[in-house]
Amino acid sequence: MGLDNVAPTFQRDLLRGSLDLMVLSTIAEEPQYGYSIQKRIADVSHEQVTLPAGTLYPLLHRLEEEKLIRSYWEDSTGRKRKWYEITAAGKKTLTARANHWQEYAECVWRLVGQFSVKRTNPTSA
Amino acid sequence: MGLDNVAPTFQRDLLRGSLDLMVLSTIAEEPQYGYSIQKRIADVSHEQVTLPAGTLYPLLHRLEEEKLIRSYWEDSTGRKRKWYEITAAGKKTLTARANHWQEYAECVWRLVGQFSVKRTNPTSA
DNA sequence: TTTACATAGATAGCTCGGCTATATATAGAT
DNA sequence: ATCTATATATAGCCGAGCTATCTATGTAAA
Repeated sequence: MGLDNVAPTFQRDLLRGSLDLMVLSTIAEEPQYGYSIQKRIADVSHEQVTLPAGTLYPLLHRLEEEKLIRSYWEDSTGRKRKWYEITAAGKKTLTARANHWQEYAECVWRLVGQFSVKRTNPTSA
Repeated sequence: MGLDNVAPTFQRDLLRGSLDLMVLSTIAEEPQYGYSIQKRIADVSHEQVTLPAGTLYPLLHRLEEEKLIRSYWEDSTGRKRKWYEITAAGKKTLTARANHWQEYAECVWRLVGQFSVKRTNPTSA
């Protein structure tokens, strides 16, 4: 498939403030390695968010440095992969940031929603 | 009240990709001057988004340079104010970007929503 | 078998927007 | 007079996502 160097459909600015959240929640579901995160997010977003490797790997290193995730190398499956799992601090941060993001999204929606074609709020059940 | 130099509650990164949209939609409702936009957004967000002047004014200049808004000085009301109104191109961009933002927010919600305390989607009616 | 592609990870350096800090000016209240 | 809120502006900092580039291997088609 080759997701490398594919420019994302969505502006890079949209990712700021929410990309770390998406990556963190993906890892929280179950341990992941970089490439699997890349594919999972592309899948969930219907190929709208296709992370370049130059975005993803530095981000993972940052999250690890912040102790929100931890890593271990695994090569028993043939391929050498660097697996990431979420830490206790990561789970705590994830919940806080998820609520934070939702509050912010609601605020944006209050102003912007009336100019959207489909008037359904993306963060209501 | 004095909103200047008040650090915003929400991370600055969240604003990237959506702040221009909020400002544009505020001006689209009715013509505004800088300070009134600052207060309107603070109001709608319940003081969660308090834009520093150093953020707002350069942004307005950018939007004007992109021909999405236009300005005129008005001082008949005593105070000298620079009013902004949205252009035809601005309306078009606003609609497109509003839909774009909603799609993105729904994508984030799909991943992150399960970790939010209140499970209501912020972009559903 | 060698060519191609998907898989898998890494980093130097650029870009650009929100922020801090600072500056200017005036109306109205104390 | 002094203070506060109103009103606008810009130089320069900072940091995250991106481009470009590099390395390496499993698998399958040519």
